[in-house]
Amino acid sequence: MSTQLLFDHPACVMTHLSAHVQEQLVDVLAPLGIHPRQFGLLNLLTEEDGRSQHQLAGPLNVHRNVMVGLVDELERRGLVERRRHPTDRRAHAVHLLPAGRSLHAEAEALVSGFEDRLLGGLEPDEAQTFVTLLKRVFVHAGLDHDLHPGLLASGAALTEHR
Amino acid sequence: MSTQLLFDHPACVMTHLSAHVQEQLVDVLAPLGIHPRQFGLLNLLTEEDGRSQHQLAGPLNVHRNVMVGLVDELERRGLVERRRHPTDRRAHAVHLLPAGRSLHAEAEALVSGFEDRLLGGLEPDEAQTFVTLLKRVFVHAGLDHDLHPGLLASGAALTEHR
DNA sequence: TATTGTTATACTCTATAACTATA
DNA sequence: TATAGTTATAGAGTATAACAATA
Repeated sequence: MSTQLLFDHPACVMTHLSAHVQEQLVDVLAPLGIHPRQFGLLNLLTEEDGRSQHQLAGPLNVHRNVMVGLVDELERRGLVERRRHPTDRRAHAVHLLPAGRSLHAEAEALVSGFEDRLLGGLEPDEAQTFVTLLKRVFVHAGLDHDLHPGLLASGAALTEHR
Repeated sequence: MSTQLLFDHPACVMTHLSAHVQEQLVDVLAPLGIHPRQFGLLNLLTEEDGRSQHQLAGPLNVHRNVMVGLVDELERRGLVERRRHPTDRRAHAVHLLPAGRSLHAEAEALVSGFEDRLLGGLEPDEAQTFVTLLKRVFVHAGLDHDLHPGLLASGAALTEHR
């Protein structure tokens, strides 16, 4: 088997698996006409409405100029809306519209279903353990900072790691 | 925290973590002048020398026309060599040269070191469990087939899943 | 002077399709 | 007819840099 040596490297296993997950997520969300990133955007707005595009860009791991296009399309489809930011007149407050909220619920169900199938080879307690450890690796890598690397240049306040 | 909802979706956690891992792998291998994919290629040749480019492309998850460039550069640097394939005159047998073998050993050490840091937030037995479960998810996703999706069109013999 | 959103430009990467030489 | 390798082309995606408005 040619996956023998690949298996020696968890980083490679993770990389290949993630490529597959991303492809599958695109397919899973295609019936709703949204990309995984746009699902992520709706997801963030469900959590807290009215954030600025810059605030949304970090957790999605995209640059702010990419965020423009993401919001553009969701706004064009009547799923979100740009409003005046209450405290910063440079920024736009992105708000979720009813259509966006309902489409997010559908997407949420589709993604959860996919994840169930993805982890379907594990026993429930094993899946639980896997997800818990995955999150801990995520946090240990410093990925809960929520700031796009391309925006670090001009001295954002980041805790150094390593 | 804006990572709250992201945490509801293992697929998203995995996707973001993998993006980080890929970036880090690029940096880790940069001192040796190779990309993660080229490390993967050397890795495969270490396992079994003389495979055709097509046979190598699958496990690396790249199309055969991308493989051309990968082999080109490694050959230019004297790390690998194209020889005549013993049984198929259309194919090239890619062989590892001594310089390639020694560079692979260095790369192997660097990658292993990175993986130790990556999983450094887990106890040894937890890391072991995580890697085991990761591999099982990988296998359950059917990723040990080793065939590039772009090559599936013309009816390659693949076991269907789902 | 720095930051938010925006736009334009260039660059990288990849997918598609052809072509040749074999099978 | 199908496949291995190669090449060229076009497209998608992304990074960089600039700009206006505001902090």
